[in-house]
Amino acid sequence: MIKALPRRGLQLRRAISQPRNLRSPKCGLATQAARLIPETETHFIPFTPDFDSHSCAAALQQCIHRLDFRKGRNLHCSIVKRGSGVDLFAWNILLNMYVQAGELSDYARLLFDEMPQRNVVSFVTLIQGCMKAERFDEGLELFSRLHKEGHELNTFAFTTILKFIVSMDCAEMSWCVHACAYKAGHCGGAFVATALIDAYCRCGLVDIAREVFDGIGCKDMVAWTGMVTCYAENGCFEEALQLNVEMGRAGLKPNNFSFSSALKACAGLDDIDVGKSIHGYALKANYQVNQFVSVSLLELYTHSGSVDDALLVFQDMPEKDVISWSFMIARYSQSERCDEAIGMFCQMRRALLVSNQFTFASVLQSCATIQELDLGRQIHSLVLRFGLDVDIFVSNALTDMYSKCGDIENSMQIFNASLHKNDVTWNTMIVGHVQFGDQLTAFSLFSDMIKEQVQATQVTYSSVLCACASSASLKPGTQVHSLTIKTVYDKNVAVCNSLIDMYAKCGNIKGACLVFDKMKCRDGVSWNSMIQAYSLHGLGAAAVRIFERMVDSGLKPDKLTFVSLLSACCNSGLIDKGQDYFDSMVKDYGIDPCMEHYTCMVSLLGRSGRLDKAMKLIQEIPYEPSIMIWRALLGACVIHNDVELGIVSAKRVLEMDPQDDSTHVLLSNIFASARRWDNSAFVRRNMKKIGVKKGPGLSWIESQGTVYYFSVGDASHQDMRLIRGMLEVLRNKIKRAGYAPNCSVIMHDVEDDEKERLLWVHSERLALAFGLIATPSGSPIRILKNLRICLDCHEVVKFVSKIVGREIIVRDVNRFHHFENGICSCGDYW
DNA sequence: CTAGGGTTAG
Repeated sequence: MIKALPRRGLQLRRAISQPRNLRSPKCGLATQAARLIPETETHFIPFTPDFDSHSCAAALQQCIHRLDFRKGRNLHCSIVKRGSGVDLFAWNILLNMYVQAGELSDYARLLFDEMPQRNVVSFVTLIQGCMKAERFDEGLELFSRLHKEGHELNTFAFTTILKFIVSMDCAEMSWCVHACAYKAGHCGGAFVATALIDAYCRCGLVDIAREVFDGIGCKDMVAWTGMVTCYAENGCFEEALQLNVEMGRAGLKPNNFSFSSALKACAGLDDIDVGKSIHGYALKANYQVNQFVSVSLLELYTHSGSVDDALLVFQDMPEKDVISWSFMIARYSQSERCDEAIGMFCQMRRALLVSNQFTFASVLQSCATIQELDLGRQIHSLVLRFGLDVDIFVSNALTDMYSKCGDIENSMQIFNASLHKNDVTWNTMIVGHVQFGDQLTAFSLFSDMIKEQVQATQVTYSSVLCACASSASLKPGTQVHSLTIKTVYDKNVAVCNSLIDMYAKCGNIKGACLVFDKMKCRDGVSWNSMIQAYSLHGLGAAAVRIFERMVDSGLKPDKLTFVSLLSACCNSGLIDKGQDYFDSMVKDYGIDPCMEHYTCMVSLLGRSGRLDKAMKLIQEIPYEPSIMIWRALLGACVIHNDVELGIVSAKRVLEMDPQDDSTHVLLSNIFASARRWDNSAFVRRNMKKIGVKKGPGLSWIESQGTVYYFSVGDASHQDMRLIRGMLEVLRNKIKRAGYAPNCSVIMHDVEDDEKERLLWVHSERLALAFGLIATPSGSPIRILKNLRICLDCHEVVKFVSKIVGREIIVRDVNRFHHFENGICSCGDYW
């Protein structure tokens, strides 16, 4: 025994009477241990003759068992006070007591250093402590010291160090431990081997894990389930199920661990039948299914079935914990069954279960989807009360919720306040601004993100490209495209799909085709985007060709494919083809027509002048026709001069949206064209009365990297004199070529001369004139307009395109018009 | 006296 002990005993007594000196480096461990116990409560276990190492060890063991660490420290004090010491056996238990106490890992270390002797148990115990306290370097050093000091490396040492390196996320290091264990001849033992399997599982070395498994002399249940789990966790689902069967053949009965892994494998294979049979087996064997198995079952049923199937399992669960509740809320949110998700959240709270970060993130997702700002705010305050706003998933969900609900200020505030930002944080904020229509902020966030060295992902590029798509200029889009090439994201399917969309919406259909043609693999969205791109540009035949190629490649067209295809047929006047595809969609593909499909068909039939058929189709719609459908019919009525039906459809639109300025204007025009001046005037007076104003017509055009915009009658441009001159030249030239102004588009009650003057200050004409002056001759002119192009401007641009011999591309609110040599791609219908 | 398998959901 050590001589120093009595001195320490004295020191201890002094320390108790003089607590201020406790931090002095001279203080030993026992002193510091005593300090943790309030002075008044300090008492010593009385020294009795039978208080030997054995009873001391037993008493300490009891303290650990009961988690009564205060009593344990008192015992420690008594040992020190008695002075005669205890054996290594008791020291190790004392060490374990400090390790188990967790927060006292410093004391464990001090005790370890002051112990009279140490054996492998002492080392293993302290390594455990280091693992708990995440003192990884110290733990590794202890292991190598254990080795160097010549202690025997037993199975405990190996299993402990293996778990240790797994917990420090360095499972690759199991190579070294494996070699060491092999030398010591421990690899055939189930304990060490299973720990090795687990370590190799974590770093994905499934084959090596299997080799270890095969080398086990006597495989127990834990080894079998360890290997099954290893397969299931690494996506080798078939192997997992196979091994699960072999385990049964070896005479071992499944347990909750093997059930859980086998079910995970079934979910991975989307094999609901095998999954159900395992579920049935567990039920038949009357197995007390635990939380882990239950969650695996929920996973299985949502993976290969529906949330409703999972709900049945959920309702049967005897004890629902926060994880299973959160799971259900998450799946309802993901299936966009938001009301049910929110309902479950309320039920969960009524059941007095405490929500955690998973619960909040999921329910906030639902609030975002259905734009429930009030509920979102309430949940936000709950989050704050729980202190969970620091969780990155929760703060991201809050950012998303506020931005999806249109409260971009609060969204930004959460974003700015979040201490830890990841790629999702930035993407959420970028998407928020794109949806809000603020492309410039979206771009600047994107550049900030790159400055902060956060890796842009496919989501980042897709959403930034979405912002580019609604920009007036092609330039940002091509810049982002080159960035994707640099980062190899141009090989990513989702990014390519966004590139197609961007090029199409920016008027560069050739760019869209190029991206599509270069793609090595395409998904359904790629084909849909390309069909949509052609539709947007009025290239119906090309859209049809792409659709046929899609079908030939074996991909199944979906709802959206047909929306794009039908709109392409409509935009290009392919009336019979459109009708055929609509019928085929229902008959051959079993797709129930949705509102968008009906809208295309009404537009298509209307365009061909079959207004009665269009009206008949509307009456056949099994639900309430949407405002879009009535707008489509109204558009057709205007073109075919059907006054009565036009009035009916305009009134329907205005019932649903009384503030719709363009419909008021169309209605007034219809009356005017039927020479019902009184009605026409009434509509215009009514517009004034209810405060509806025709939105200002704006046109954008880019020249040398700058975007210029023009409003109606705009005279603010610095080159206005040149523009006026150019307009005058154009006017004279096209008049000679046969252009006659169509003054019916001017609603004001003025003379025809004045009407013609008003026509010539339309924003698209100003932009066109400026484009002819400012862009190199022969290059295409791209103009963007916020409203539909007016009938007369459409005529003018047709003439101009022929006279100047240039391609003119106008994107209005609905589609593109490609003017070339006096013809427009829309075939004069839009 | 010390050690091995699932910590799931967003």
